[in-house]
Amino acid sequence: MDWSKRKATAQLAEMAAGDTVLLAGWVHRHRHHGGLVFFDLRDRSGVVQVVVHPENPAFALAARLRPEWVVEVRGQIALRETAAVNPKIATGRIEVVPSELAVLAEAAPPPISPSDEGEIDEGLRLRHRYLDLRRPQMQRNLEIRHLALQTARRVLTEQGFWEVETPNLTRSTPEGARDFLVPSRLAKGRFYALPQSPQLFKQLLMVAGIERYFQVVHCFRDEDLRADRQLEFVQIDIEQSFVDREDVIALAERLTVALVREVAGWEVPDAFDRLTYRQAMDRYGSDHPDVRFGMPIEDLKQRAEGGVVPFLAQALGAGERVVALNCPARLSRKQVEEMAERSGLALAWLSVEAGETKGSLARFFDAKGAGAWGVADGTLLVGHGVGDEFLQQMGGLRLRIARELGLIPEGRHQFVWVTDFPLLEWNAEDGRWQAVHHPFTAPLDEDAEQIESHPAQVRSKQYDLVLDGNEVAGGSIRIHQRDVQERVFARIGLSAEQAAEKFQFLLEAFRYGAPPHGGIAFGFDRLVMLMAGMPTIRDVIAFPLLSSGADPLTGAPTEVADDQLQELGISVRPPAAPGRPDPA
RNA sequence: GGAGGCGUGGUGUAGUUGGUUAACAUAACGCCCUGUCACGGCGUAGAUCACGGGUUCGAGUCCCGUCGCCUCCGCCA
Repeated sequence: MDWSKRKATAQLAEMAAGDTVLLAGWVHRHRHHGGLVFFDLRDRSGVVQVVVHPENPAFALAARLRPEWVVEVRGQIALRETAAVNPKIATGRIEVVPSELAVLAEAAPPPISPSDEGEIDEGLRLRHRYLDLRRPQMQRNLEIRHLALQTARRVLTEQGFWEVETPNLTRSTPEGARDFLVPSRLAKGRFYALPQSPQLFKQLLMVAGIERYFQVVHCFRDEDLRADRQLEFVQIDIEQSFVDREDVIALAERLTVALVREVAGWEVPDAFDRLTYRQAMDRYGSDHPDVRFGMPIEDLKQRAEGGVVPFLAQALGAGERVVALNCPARLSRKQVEEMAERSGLALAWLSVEAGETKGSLARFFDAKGAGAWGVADGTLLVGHGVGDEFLQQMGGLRLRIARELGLIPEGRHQFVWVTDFPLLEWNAEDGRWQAVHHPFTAPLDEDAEQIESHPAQVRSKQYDLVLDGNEVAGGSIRIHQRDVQERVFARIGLSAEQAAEKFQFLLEAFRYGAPPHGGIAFGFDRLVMLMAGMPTIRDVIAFPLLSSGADPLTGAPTEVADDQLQELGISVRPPAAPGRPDPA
């Protein structure tokens, strides 16, 4: 069979009546009128209608066709009569009259239909992913992913970056997420780890003088899955030498703008707005704020100081913050109580209806007084508490209200940088300081001297790129001075000996002339998800895992044969029976 | 580890305060149909209502437990 003449159905829209074409694809829908048969032939590019009249030798076979059969059609393009033109499909102006029709493969009735648009159970979709991926929406998603990959490679190559691959079988490192371990057969009892990111290798590449590196790289983190998190995910990983923060940000903007303009067709500015971590927390209660809508967290310190509401003045006196969300809609008591509970907040509230104040604060205010606190047609939701954790609860409330009231504009997309993250955070569970980003992140020059004296005050050269409330990229300028690196290690409780043992290869490399360097990594699946307008990254990954970590298509993860384990020197302890204590 | 939602023919759903033979759409099968494009018409078949236990004269419906899927919190340098 010579397929070289085969046309894609989408090409047919431009062809002239009478042209002979060879097509092949799947029967999408089949319409049998007794004396006349229509079927839609689907390939990757779209669909085209094939019409078979009773005098056509192919008629008997055409009448027998069923959905998802694979067929080959040789035939002529015919213009449809005006009344028969279908403006809803790209090839709706024409149809194909077959001179030859052949069935290349019959198909059993599919458990999920590629021609249906409705919701289907996700487990079933993944069980039959090859059918799910036949759906035009899923094919568009994979095409968007492909275009994004090619655009990223092109833009970075234009900017002088080399794509360098780094190993998947590497060493387990402390800090960060749980590692996936791979047992070594050659060295029984020892394990490789799959990389959580190529962080250390890309820094070594900078020491190696590569200067500009990128990689489309699979990363592995053994944590619980979410709509935007898989055990295995893809980063566009970038690192540059002889740069400071502004250089990396400018490069990331250049790449991001090219991606969303070319692939998604969005209109975005050449450079993005910025917030410091402090501003993001204070205004939005999040380090990845959705800035597509307003309703910022307002500080009520000045108003509450007046003592109009005694318990708020008391809270201030006790060193708490008093803040509010000015919700643009009048909420019922029930709504407020429900939102307060789901946000874990004790909320006071105030609204004005027909000149009467309503809500738990109503007794402290008349309508005029409420107006002075900013209450108009909506509801003022007041909370008080301490620290970023409290602000995050308010931020969660802000998002909940926005979703419920539909305040988030559809079809609008907004990037924002978050900078000046804290370098360190206190881990109460382990009773020690730990790196917010990773231990190689450089402190701001002006804050570095406080690493020992005021660790919580030290800001870092970390920057995160946020799109519509999703963290889509994050990076930092790295420490390239040995003494600073040692001070950070010491602060997070790694002695010189421990640091030497765990990161010896990096520290040793740094002895031989490390250039100043920094980089950024894009969460590629997430970015594609947002560009494709999908609710989960599973929709832009060809073969994702369920949120249980299982793959219903292959059955992974599975048990393995005893001799496989033996060869690796591994014995498996059976999981504890339900309701019984672990025998170990 | 925790919270919530869901689980009914192949698929997607309905099923009232517990009350005959579990309904509808679609897919499947058969017959009819010459301009449909989510084709249409008539008919046939297809469900131990996720699983286990309980309450009750009687459970798809109420209660308890288990499992699975989804979402969120924890977790994710």
